[in-house]
Amino acid sequence: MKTIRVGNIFDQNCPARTVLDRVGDKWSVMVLIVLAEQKRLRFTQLKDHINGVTPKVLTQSLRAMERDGLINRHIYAEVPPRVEYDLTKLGKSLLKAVSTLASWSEDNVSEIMKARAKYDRGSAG
Amino acid sequence: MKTIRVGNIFDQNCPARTVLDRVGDKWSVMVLIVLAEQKRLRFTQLKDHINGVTPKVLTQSLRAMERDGLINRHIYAEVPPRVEYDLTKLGKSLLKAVSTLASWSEDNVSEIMKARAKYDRGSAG
DNA sequence: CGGAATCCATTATGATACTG
DNA sequence: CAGTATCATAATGGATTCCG
Repeated sequence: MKTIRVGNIFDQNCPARTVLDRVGDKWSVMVLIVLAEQKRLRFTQLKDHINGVTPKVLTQSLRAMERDGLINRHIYAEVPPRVEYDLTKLGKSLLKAVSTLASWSEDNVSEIMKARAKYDRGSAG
Repeated sequence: MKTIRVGNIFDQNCPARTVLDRVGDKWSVMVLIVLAEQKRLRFTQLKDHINGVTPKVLTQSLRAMERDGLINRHIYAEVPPRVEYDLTKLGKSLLKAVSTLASWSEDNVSEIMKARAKYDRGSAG
């Protein structure tokens, strides 16, 4: 536990795994971003902002994120029903951490692409 | 493009997606960590360090990582054959970025768990 | 030894339709 | 409107076996 602070990722209930899994989920990250930009959205608005997501899958991500305390779900007992989502402090904090990684990506994507081209040249072409 | 630097993650060939997908892969992150600690390992050593991975899946991760320029694959034309892996500069750099996220996880996991307990109490119990 | 090939189980993802 | 239920399919994950 001295070199890098990554710890026991091999353990099933490792903290890092929890987060890495969520970050690896395409839709969750999109929800994070959209909510950061739009502050507060209803289910359908969210769905419209996130191109191509189906209600089922969106619901799954939303539920998981709510469970982890990343977003709030505000229910209004009206008819037709209204439900709004927004980020919690924790959610905003996570987005910041993720955007660090996104920055790394942008800084290094050209090198990655270069490596891929080289690899593919060697294997196939 | 002003608030947070995340960009066009909705685009299929978005840089961030590339990296996020890789980071979301359990085994790749483990390979990153193990190689950071052990510097250079043979295929079987790697497999032994990473508990529970099968050769097929390990090979897949290794190939993908090699293709992205994250690891080097050194082949020795001996018999029995010997192949060794180590991190490239890019791979080390990525691990650093990932460990930032891991730190975030450790800092916030208790809050996440608290949120989960609360959520589960409300839903089921 | 380092994988490639094969096969199977499980899960993830999605389209579609329906309901409180 | 905000989901849930159902069904179909695809993509992984993994066990196992075999080969250069």
